[in-house]
Amino acid sequence: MDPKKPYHTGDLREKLLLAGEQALAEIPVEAVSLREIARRAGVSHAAPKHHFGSMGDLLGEIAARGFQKFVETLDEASKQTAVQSPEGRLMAMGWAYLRFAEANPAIYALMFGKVDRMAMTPSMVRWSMAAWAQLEGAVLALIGPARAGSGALHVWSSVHGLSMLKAERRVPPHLTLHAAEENLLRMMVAGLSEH
Amino acid sequence: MDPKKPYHTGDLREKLLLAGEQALAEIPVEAVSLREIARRAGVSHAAPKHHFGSMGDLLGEIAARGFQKFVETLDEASKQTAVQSPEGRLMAMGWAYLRFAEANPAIYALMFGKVDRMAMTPSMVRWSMAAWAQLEGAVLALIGPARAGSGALHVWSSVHGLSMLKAERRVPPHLTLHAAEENLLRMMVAGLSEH
DNA sequence: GATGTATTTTGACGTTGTAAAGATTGTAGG
DNA sequence: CCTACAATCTTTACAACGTCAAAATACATC
Repeated sequence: MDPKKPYHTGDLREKLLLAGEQALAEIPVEAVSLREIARRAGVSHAAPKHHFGSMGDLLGEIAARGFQKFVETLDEASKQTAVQSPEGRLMAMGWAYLRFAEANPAIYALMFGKVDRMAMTPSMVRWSMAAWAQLEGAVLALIGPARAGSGALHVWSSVHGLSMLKAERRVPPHLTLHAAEENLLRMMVAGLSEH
Repeated sequence: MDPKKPYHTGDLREKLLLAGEQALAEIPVEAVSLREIARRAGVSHAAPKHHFGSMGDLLGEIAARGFQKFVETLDEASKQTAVQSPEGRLMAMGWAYLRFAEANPAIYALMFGKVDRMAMTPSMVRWSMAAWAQLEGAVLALIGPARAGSGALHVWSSVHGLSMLKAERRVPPHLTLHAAEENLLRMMVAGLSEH
């Protein structure tokens, strides 16, 4: 009955998404092609067409799943930290953010549009908005609703900017990264609390 | 005598760089190809090979020129502002940074590696280091040499992150951007001054 | 079991970046 | 002057890409 039941290979759609994620984790982004993903899934190069209208849609869906995992990760981080002050939660989330971007560089790049072949899938938009709401909530708990918007933008810009600079190897090598990251998160929260 | 004198078309190297910059300004980044640039320069698609080993080198050189202009722009901004306090200079530079990224989205994307076809040309590395030194100097004037490194990283992460979020249309539409940008720069400087 | 629909393959098209070989143009030496 | 020579550009070719259309295959339902 379920229209998504396996016909030939058994849920090729899911298999393609997994193959894509695997490819993004294993080979350089510019080498990830539609045909390469199809190859890894063991199907012909045109098979994805029926499940994803274009390559952009496939990558968009992978980005959506990335955002989903991203939201879960930050949620856990904000809960399991020992310090439960708004500042502590924000620091923990910022730290988790940096670790996520570091651990999943290709998918992170996809999520934030570094790879221009990605399309803004509906679920991609939905999950990215969920991520924003999550962050804005944490900021709101610290500085109240009036400035929550620009405060969240400030936080996001900082951690996103640092993640990109790191991924692109633009951080000067004379900096000890671990310490600089801690300092950065501290300055970020300090700037938030100012008024 | 000069080995760079025009042979056929008259300094094709420069013409290709200009055609590339023009293309980046006029058409979407993913549509900018080596062949398109050659087309605009009025030469065959293989002509660039003699002046640039690969497409990455061409784009890298364009990025280098972008950094050069970028450094000049920020230098002017830091000088001509009425307020000459370290805070004022930093705010002015931050504002100029955001305006530059906004006015030259494609070249800015190239400069910071969003376009993965770009190569780290020697002059590209040189000029990007000049930009970093410029920023670190401005931060040092405010908080001293001990924390200048991580302070500069904080500043750069903020403005770069915001520029990327804006370029990728990831800033929630309910925010009034102009005000949010001013707030962000203020929080950024405030966070810097904290200790 | 036949029919129809969903899925996948095959083949083709126009595009890309790069490499090699040929043609063209300017420079220098006799 | 004009003959080599080297630098520059064009032509041609190749493998790979994303997408499309038509053919082939496998499943579900009647």
